[in-house]
Formats: sequence, C-alpha cells, structure tokens
Amino acid sequence: MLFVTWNVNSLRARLVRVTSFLERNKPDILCMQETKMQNGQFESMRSEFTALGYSVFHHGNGPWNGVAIATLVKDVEIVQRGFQGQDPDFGVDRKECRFIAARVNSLISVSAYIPNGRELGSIHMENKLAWLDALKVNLEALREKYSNCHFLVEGDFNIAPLDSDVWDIAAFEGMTHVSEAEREKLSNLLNSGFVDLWQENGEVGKSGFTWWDYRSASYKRGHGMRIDLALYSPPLIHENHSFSTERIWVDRSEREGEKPSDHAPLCLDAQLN
DNA sequence: ATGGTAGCGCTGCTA
Repeated sequence: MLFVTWNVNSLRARLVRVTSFLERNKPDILCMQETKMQNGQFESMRSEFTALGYSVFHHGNGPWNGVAIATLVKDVEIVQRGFQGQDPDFGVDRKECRFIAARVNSLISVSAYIPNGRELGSIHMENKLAWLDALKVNLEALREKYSNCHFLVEGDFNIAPLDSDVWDIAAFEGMTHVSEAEREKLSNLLNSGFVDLWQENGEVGKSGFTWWDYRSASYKRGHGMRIDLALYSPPLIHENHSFSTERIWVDRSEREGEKPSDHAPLCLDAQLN
C-alpha cells in the first residue's frame, strides 16, 4: 500500500496540485495538514476527490490549521476528530483542528498537525509541549481501544528529531523545532511504542528534508528540515500481523514548479496484514 | 540581511 502525508499549506491554493498528485500516484491513503478551511468550505471541493475514487474526512474550523484523510479503501470509518477529554485540539486563543483518526481496514491512520511553537519560552511553545503530551495520551487510548489494529501516525510534527534533520544545526541555536524539550516529548511518544519509519528505513545519505522556507530561496540552497514524519506502531495484540516497509521517500518534485506548498509529500510503500 | 515569501482576508497575523 502507498501512504502519503503532505502539509498542503491551504487546500484551496493547492487543490489542482493535490488532485493531480492523486491521479498520478494513486496513494491508498493521503493524510493532509494545513488545509486552512472549515468543514463547510471543504464540501464545495469534495466532488473533486470522489471523482477520483477517494473518500475524504476533513476536520477544520477556520483559516488556519485543519487536517484531513483521503483514502481509496472502502472499509473506512472515522474514529476520532480532535482530542478526547478536553476541549480538543486546544489552542492558546481558540480551538484548533489538528488531529483526525480513521480506521482503514485493520489500520488506524492518523493525520496530525503539531503546533509550531513560534518561540522558545512563549505561551505557544508551552501549548506545543502540552499538545504533544495530549497526543501521546490519546494515541495510548486509541491503541487500547483498537488493540488489533496497526497504527500509522503521520503529519507535520514541527520537530526535527535529529541534528542531521536540519540543514545547519548551528543556525538553529535557541530555535524551536530542535529544542531539547520538544525532542523529549517526541522521544516519549516513540518510547511508548512507535518507530520513526524514516530513521528505520530512509535511504542512507539522503537528507529526508520535507520542508523548505519560502523565503531566502531556501529550497534552491538546500536549507530544509525533516519535520514531516511517519510513525508506526504494531497492534498491541500481536496475532499474525506483519508490517514491512518497501520504501520511504520524499517527493521533492512537489516542492518545485508553479505554486508549491512549502512542504513536500512524504511517501511510504509498505505491506501490512 | 532581525530580512526574506506565501496564504488568509482585509490589516496584520501565521508559518
């Protein structure tokens, strides 16, 4: 199966790029982040997806954030929008839509958009760290509930796990995305039973960057970061399941040409049953 | 070079 996660940076601005990508690559599941629209606005473009055979679940409430899952698989149901037990997708100033989970056959597919954090020490950074704690709690609960399911958590984590995941670690002194605090939250999540598939299976010597700033010709200069991740967890109940990564790669062609997102899609070819 | 660019929605915020 082909799995893709892509921060599209506005689904309205990127609709043709996204539908063209689906036509050409036919991923079984596409997780999107930063759709930047409300559920009602998404309805006006739903037919663009259904025409290609995709079912789409969208979770958005305003001009920022917003996540979605599109799939060709027919045995699919939405299992969670936002976090449980609190007013979900909590943000500093408003409710934000950053988490959606669907069951696709025997897989729970999660599309997540972790808060940016803006600056170390800011209220937004505190929110980012709290959000990562809530993500771990919610995933633990879901893994208990769907204990016979594989879990693939994909999205824009706004965290570069390793120093080698940024173009120049020296340039990130005192910056978000590489701080000890957020990396520790990610480690906590991984230690609860997830594998960073790029770290496990990425091509040796390839950077794995998925994001390049629009400014300062960052893409051309190779100034990128690996912040879009695919995390896998096997079923809690270990009965005759298997999962193997055939290949994981970044489709850089989508960061080129006319009006690209500032993120490229992270693609995963994997077999599971 | 404490700049730079893109998107949203209408003035400045978010990334």
